[in-house]
Amino acid sequence: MTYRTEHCGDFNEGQIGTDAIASGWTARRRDHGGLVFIDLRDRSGMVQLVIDPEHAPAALEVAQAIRVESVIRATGKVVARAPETVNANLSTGAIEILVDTLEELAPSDPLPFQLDDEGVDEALRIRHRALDLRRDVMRETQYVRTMTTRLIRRYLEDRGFWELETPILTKSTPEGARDFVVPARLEPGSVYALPQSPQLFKQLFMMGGYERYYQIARCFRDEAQRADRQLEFTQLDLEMSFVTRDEILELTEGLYCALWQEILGVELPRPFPRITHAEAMLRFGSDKPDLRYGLEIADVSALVANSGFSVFKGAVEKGGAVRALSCPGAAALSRRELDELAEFAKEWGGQGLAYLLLDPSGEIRSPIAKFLSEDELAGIVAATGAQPGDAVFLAADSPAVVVRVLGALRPHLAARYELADPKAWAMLFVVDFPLFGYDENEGRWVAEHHMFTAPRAEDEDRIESDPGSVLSEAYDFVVNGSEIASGSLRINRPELQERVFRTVGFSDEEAEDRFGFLLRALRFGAPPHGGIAPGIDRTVMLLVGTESIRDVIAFPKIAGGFDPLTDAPSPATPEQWRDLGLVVPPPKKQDA
RNA sequence: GGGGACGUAGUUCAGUUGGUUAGAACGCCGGCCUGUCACGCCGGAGGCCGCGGGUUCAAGUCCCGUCGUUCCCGCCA
Repeated sequence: MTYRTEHCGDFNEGQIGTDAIASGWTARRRDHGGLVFIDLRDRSGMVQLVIDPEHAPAALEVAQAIRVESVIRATGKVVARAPETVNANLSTGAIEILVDTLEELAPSDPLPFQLDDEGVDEALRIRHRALDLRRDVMRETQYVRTMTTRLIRRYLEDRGFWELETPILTKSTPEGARDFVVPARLEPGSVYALPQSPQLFKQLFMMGGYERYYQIARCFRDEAQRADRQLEFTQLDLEMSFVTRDEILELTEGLYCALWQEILGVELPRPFPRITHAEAMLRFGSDKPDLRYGLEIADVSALVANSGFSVFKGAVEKGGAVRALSCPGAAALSRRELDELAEFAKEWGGQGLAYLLLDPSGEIRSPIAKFLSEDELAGIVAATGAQPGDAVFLAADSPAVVVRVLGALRPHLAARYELADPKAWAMLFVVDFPLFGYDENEGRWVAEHHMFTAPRAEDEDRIESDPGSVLSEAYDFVVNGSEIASGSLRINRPELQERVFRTVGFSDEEAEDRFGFLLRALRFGAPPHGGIAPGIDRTVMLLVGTESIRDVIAFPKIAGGFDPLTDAPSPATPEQWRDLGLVVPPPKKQDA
């Protein structure tokens, strides 16, 4: 007995006249009373079975009783289709299998949803994920995923990287995301944490002298989920010793060119642009700008510093900024739409949004035009590159608020006017991030990237005196406005690491308690090293063109971290609570 | 934690200014059908309109609450 002489999608004209055995799922059945057609599907594709009552009466009875998605096995012969019955939409459409025997290996119940239905409730799809995974789009996505990791491994192995493992049960660390915590049975009251990333372990590999490490690593962060964020996700984590920033960026660039070339057949132009964080914030209002469209922000503060419009003049006098961007075609916006944009600006912390509408004739319509001189108007138009038919939007406030408002407005307008070419790829590296940011809530400095990121050598002496001015060796890889990877050169001297710990408010005791294992290792000679960690899920999202991370994860969680497939998380038993030395908390809420 | 949208048959949806017995398509069940490929034709079953409360002579429809899903803000070194 054998289940198949060929996979469904691999039957071909060269096999006409040969015996065939095929197994798979009943994708569709077309019953003509006498004659029955079955589309038989497996991972490779589909082939049509024909059950002819005169040829195989027993098989006909089986065929007529089979429900869709049942698993069956057919024996027969590969035969050519009559020319008028060839199906050009099917790779196997020139042939079919004339069935001798048909056997139902495992029947299917009626389905909870149809596999070809669009927009089926996601919780239902995930609850029946084994069914959902049979859909072509899901299978293709998971195949892109396997191609991605396969190519990553080949690319990095070819360049001397070792694939090394790091612990899943590890130490809870301060800063960063909320840890997932695992109670330690053998040490009641103590916990392990699941890694937010293998960051420190990969650094220890470098200190161990292993030069080049990578891992397709699962990472865990107990934070709110988003369309592109999942409680557990997968990173390509890599680290290199005796390496410069540009060598890491070039490696990343080469990897993504190889991925796009091999999976999409797209040749990405090299090198990928590199802009500084400061420039990105100024020109695009974002540290992950989408460069598929313009809408570039222009600073017109100097132009309007003495204007008759008090809002502009006042903002500049108070040390603020007036910045503007022009949007193609937006001069036709209605009053209501303009009001909505002003409302949008307020939601992002602005006072409102000033605008100039450039009529097709070139004439400027604007409530604030009467406060501005001809020169000022012309200067704004020139600075933003606005053309007749465009609208110029202006925000005046503190620089931080202006960046925030226009940074939000830019993608908002791009979406509204469909300015991003859906087939375009805009890769870039953002470099020179600040080392520290000031946390207003906590009233202290915090690491912008993480605490192990090296400051630029030329800024090192200002760590204590002016932390906000210190730039770091951190960088991001951004594609189409989405942060795909983040990395940095790391600190490799213990005294520098201690200075950074102190700056973010750690006493020496706390630092030793939390990161003693790192400091201990640093004291025995750490090589200069650095790395980067591209998100595998987000990379696959780009490759298959989806907006939802749940589409690229085989078994994802939905809102609230709930898994409709397994119903996890589920209550622990009293025995489990007792073993862990924990008190049973009251239930959070009753079911509706 | 906050805001927006959504919740009607197994699935995807419609349901008028509140007004007879809540509809369609697909699926399911039964029947017919020998060249279909989203096969076709005939018939049938299937509804706590998410849940609770309120307004009203009358609620799928209006109001409040709640639960769930989703997108966003906060958060995500």
